[in-house]
Amino acid sequence: MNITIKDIAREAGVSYSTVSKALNDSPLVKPDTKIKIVKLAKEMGYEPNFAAQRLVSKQSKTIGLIWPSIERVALSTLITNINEKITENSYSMILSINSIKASLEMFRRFQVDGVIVFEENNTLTKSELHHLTSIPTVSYGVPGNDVFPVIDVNWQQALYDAVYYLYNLGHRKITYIGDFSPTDPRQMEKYDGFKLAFKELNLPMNDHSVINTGGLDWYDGYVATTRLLQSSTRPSAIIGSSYDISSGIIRALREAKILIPKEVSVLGYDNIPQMGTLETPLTSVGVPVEKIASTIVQSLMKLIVDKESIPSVQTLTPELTERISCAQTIGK
Amino acid sequence: MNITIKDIAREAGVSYSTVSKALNDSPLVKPDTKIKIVKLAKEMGYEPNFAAQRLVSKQSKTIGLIWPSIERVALSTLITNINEKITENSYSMILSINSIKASLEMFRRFQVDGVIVFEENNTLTKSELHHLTSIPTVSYGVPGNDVFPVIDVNWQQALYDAVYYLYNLGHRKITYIGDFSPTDPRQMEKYDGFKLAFKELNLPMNDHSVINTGGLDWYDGYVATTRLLQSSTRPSAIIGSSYDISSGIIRALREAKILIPKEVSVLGYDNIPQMGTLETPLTSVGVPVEKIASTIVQSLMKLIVDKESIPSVQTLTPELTERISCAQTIGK
DNA sequence: TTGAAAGCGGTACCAG
DNA sequence: CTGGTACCGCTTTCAA
Repeated sequence: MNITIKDIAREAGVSYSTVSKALNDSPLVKPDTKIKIVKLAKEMGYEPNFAAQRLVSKQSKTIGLIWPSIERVALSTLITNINEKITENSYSMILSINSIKASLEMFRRFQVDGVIVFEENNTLTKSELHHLTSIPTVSYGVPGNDVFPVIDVNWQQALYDAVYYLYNLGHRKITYIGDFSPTDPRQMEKYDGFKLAFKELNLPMNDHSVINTGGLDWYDGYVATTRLLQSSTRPSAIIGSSYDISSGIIRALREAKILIPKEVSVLGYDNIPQMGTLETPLTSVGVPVEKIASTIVQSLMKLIVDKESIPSVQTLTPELTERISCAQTIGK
Repeated sequence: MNITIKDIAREAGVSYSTVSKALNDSPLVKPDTKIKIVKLAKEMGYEPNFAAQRLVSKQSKTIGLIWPSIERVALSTLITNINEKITENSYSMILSINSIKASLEMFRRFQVDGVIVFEENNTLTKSELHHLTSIPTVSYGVPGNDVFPVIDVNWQQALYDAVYYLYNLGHRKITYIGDFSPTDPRQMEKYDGFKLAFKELNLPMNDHSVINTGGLDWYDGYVATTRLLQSSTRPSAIIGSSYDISSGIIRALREAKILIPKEVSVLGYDNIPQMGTLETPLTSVGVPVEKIASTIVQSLMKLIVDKESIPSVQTLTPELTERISCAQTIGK
């Protein structure tokens, strides 16, 4: 049997409502008494009963994150970041790897104060919506769902900016290496941004402008680059569509003894700190994870306070972080 | 305001204790009434208040999993499996990616019925132990901690068995490619198993018997293999120390146009279903994840019922699963 | 400042 | 079988 405020009250010779107030740092209790009680509580090893607290206060100070597909690592950096932000807000985060529906049910039971959903192409059914009505939820991912607010990233602009940046450094032969499976709208958006910039800048699109890796792994970038290098024309700059692909690109370039950025500039999409710790610290575009994380968490916090407080879609603007992988070029 | 059993009681014209019984399928209530109440509850959209239930019943029917390092993917398959097993036992699983200590505190608040800890080289402090005394916990990982029961894997035997298996197929030139950072006791154990078998079988250890990749990634296996192939002597069989490294090995072999298993046999450590879906379905040794998962969950379930019911260390025996990557060889 | 008491939403025991 | 009722541990009026 755990020790309760009643035990403390008895020991301290006060009523248990006073103990409750003291422990909650209420101004309604004399400082002396407060100090005495708090001290005593600690001595006695008091631990508040959360269930009881929740029963009356209807708040759990925890938010639930639904992540149905842990096997996709890409998001773990973001999740780690979100966890930190949540902790800073003195909330706790619990994670569920079940289906959205099952997770939602569980979170409801736990009375979490808010939910973050990582969609992963999941379309929600009516019955899932039912639950959502009551509990503040935001989602990260593809917009177009009108159920709850979405935090989105302007992928198109990221690639658009990347091209302009390289162009301004004098690059004209730019190759974009990425995965363009039409199933992933984010990849398509990036591609669109690339094309748009090319068009505006009057750069010619040819066989070497874009390489479809057909995969998102390190190795896919590696192979694509190796093949690219065997062809007659070598680009002066390469853009990698993800962290993994970009590291494959670097690897291939290094093996071919091509200097970065002296001979070829490389720019990567994604804005995670790891970009800076690659063999060659990579100049990159993308919304910094840290920013995505704080936007998600802040939006949710607002939503918890006021249901109508945030817009249904927030699109974050990518930033370009210069490191050492891109340089001016003289050649056209 | 949510609807409660009292609302239902009023509506049904019975006392609310009867409603409680009916909803819990108690035999103490007449079937007719029970049916009526249950139906009514559903109509009214009744959802039990978990906090209230827990306050009195002291059970949450959920178990918490502490996974401080989501960035290491290796474990996600196992975690997915564990989650399934837990669900089968009609419990729920919540995950925390905080430090063991912070996670434990949170789980205590939620009154989870049990905890699973993935250690990751973490040594626990006294203050953490304090919490552990009360709540049933098992851990997966390195033994040698006397705080709570550990589910362990006999890594040594896995490699030992692997060598014998290949030996019996006629292989004499066997290379083990893996990461032998002395910081990871599991890797060292595997290495020991390999050496032991070599010794028993009187196989000569030389420069090509073991290759230290210095990393656990795909690419590390790839590079190591490529280098190995450039040397004069080619092994007749290669053992990869993990799923990722093994796939790197396969990749390198394929690129070098070496046929598996005709020219070189490959055997991988790890026993996850993905082994079978590699470019070349890999024969592998290891404890099947599914088995690790069920052992962990079952042990915890027992522990919840009876604190003293399970041994402090359970070492699981690896199994060898034959697929198509190993073949008989004639050469010595 | 402090204490008494009324719930929060259930469960479980006891009496009828 | 059904209803009454005493808690579970804590927060929060409301009086004193």
